Amino acid sequence: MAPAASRPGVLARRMLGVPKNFQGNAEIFGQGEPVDYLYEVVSGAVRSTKVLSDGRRQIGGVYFAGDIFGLEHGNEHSLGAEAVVPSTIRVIKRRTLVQLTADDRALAEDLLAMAMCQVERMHRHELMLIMTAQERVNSFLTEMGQRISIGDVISLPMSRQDIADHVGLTIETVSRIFTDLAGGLTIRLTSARMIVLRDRPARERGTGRGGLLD
Amino acid sequence: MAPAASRPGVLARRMLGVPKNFQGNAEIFGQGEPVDYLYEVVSGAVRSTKVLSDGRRQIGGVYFAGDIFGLEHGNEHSLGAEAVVPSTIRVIKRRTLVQLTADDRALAEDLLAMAMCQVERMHRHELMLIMTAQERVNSFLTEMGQRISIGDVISLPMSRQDIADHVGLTIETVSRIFTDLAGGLTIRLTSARMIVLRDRPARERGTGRGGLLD
DNA sequence: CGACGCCTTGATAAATGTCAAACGTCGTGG
DNA sequence: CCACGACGTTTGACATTTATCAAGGCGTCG
Repeated sequence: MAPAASRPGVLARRMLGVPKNFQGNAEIFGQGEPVDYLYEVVSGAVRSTKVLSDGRRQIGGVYFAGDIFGLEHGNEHSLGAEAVVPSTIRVIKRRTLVQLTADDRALAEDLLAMAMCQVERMHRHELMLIMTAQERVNSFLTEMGQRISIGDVISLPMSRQDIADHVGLTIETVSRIFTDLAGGLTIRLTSARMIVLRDRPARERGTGRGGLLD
Repeated sequence: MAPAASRPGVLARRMLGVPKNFQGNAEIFGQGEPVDYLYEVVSGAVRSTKVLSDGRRQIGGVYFAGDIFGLEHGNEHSLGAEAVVPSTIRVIKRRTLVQLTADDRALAEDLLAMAMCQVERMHRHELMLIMTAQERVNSFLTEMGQRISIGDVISLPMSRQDIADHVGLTIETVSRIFTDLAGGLTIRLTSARMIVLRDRPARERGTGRGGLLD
């Protein structure tokens, strides 16, 4: 339902920051780098990643048009960020933005709201991570359905590996659950990255967030 | 190393909010209730919980003296909060606090910093949730070691069930890992809730966050 | 002393990860 | 236009981890 393209964010609406282009898989900032800028997706898709010394990778979040990322407390990024596909990103100096909030109270409130939005998204992510494999994949699909579907069709920008690292499973488990869901008529797989959502009620039942207590 | 008691937080330092007492296991606010107040632990311990309709429970975070909780974006609490042990909590109206930020720029910045602190804590929690059972329990102990140990001794306020729900495991698995760690000389269990940290290097190796890429 | 709550331990089942191979698709070059 | 190769995805057999079910121990408080 949500429009996939051109959803201006807090920065774009105010014409803040400068748009920059990145190729697919290009690094936007690396983990451990100083936190000097704030970023907003104009078009494309971005993943935030953390790589452990043994090679395990976590994808903390995926960001689409209008989403803010790079907001952190410390002086160093604990997660890096990479473009998933060719993307345009608005970049603004953190200090500049903070200075602007002195005059612009609405901007200050938007900033706090964004931080809390981030907290909320992370709550959902955390919740997903304690659920079963089926529920995790279902949650992922439901979230993508809300964020980037056109009608009932989701065009996934990311690989199975990206999904696996986001939901905390292996690529094989994710793949198996996709085929299970397709067999059960919950989704239809036009191709590996083209997904048609079919039975929304069934899928939402499968997210483990039943009724009242969601 | 960290002092367990009397670590005044943002509200206490400014004498904001009114202190209120809660018994152990008393509800401070329920999930689904409107977000009208902000809370700060003066003494004791608080857990934020989410209960799913099928009875599964997640403990999103545990809060000790000086910690803020109850900060959310939406109008309803997506997680509830309960005192773990008898606790004193400062309570302040959210609106009041927001109004105060108009005059007090430092307060506004503290508020944003707290939100980002929360984001950081959640990042660590998320990361923990994709690791193995051993690593999760090790991470938990290391975090408690940093936050509430006196010397090398941790006095846990919460039950095994609370720990299990926080790290996304069953109570049995948590218990087994505790005894394994005690057998391996990483910790010593004076009693079920009295833990002496022994081999810090070994434990930190066991958190899965090796070297550079932490 | 007894009962209750919490914690531990054991046996077994279920879920997920690992390793290996086959399959498809897409772009390149013959 | 077709063949080939690279890469991502799917599938299968098997190993490992963790959950489940059940029982027993331990400490505390009446």
